[in-house]
Amino acid sequence: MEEFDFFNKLTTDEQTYLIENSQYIELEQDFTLFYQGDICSDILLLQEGKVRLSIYGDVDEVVPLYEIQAGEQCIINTSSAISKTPTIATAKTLTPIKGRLVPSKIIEHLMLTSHSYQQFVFSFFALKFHALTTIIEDIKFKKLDTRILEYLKKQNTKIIKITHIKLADELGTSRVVISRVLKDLENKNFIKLYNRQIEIL
Amino acid sequence: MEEFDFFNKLTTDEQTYLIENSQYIELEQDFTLFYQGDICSDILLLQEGKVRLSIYGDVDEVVPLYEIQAGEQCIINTSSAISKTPTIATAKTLTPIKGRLVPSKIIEHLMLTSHSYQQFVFSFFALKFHALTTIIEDIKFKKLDTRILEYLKKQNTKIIKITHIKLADELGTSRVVISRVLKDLENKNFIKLYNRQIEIL
DNA sequence: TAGTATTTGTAACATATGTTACTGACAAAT
DNA sequence: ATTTGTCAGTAACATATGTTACAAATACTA
Repeated sequence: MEEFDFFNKLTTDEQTYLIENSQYIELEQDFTLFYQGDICSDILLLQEGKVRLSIYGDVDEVVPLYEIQAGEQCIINTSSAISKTPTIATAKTLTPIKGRLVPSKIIEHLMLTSHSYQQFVFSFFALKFHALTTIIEDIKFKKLDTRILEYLKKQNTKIIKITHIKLADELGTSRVVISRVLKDLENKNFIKLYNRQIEIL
Repeated sequence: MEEFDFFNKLTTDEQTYLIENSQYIELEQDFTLFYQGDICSDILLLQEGKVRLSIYGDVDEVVPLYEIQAGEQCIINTSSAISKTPTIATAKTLTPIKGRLVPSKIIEHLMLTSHSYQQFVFSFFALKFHALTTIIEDIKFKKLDTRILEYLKKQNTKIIKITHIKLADELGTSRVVISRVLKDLENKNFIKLYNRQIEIL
């Protein structure tokens, strides 16, 4: 549990309390931790792997919200578990994961006793809150081309290895649309397309 | 300050600490408390009136995020002030308001010492977090007609007194579009339109 | 190497939303 | 009652995104 900043700041008593009252789990890729609408009884402290939170629409429309990494805790999960309200998104493992499942009661207790833990949770709330408003801005104001370019530039390599389908997945749209916009960007000399690869110019 | 749940739960010392280290203010309608991008140094505890948070795009596009009422504290404001990051939205008074401006240092101190205050802030985070994801769902999945109907039904009267311009404002779109969709809804017998009034059937 | 699966390109079309421009209806004020 | 300003209706058009369907190119595998 050393991947969690707050954990190292807990007293030894609190540490053992947390460990003894939680359960170690490993899950395969593409496992759904909870569906939107569920009321979570446990909170996952992620020790290894990645989990993605997404909102699903009626059909097969998806809005990817954000991902959580090792050393993080999902606040949608937390907020649902603590306030006993339905989750607003679905959590799915992007990779195999390892972590600890902590019952909400234990978390609540920790929130009341540990300042470092409070800080930890609070900082995540602020962070993900920011992520959400960014998504709103993206969806409402930005067009797909700039969103694609931004996504590509965020990868910090000139050549990004990704298929159009995956890109569509990441940005919550369809493959055909991505292909079209990518072709457009290539014609405008922003990028160059290869099979399974995109080069930024 | 009795409109704030947490305030009543503070010790007398904490109460006077908060009062003495904050400043009472009154502001007129349509006053901008902060623009997106600002880093807030103070946090507003709203005692009277309404404030709306919105994201502004390049031109004059707007996404209204949510409103805060008396007895509430804006968490975009809070999160910016505490983590020294730029705000992601603009706050504007919808009505004349009264409240207290608290320097972020005082708030930070309060967060560390008062459980009730922590609870208060957390609950708002969870609440507004939910509001944001609802907005994402709305924008991405729902069409204007259902969004309009939902807005109207939320008013809890059969006859809603509102102009098309105001409705457009509330939903972050343009008047012409609203008029068109409203007419559509009227033809489908969901509503009946009058001048400055809409009746739900 | 041949065959299969995956990936990409593209055309044709549907649709929701947004813009501009104009007209007529209504309300408020003088 | 006339004027003035606000509000609502509507047409014509632009545009971004999404869908279906199919063909071509590339990668993988037996």
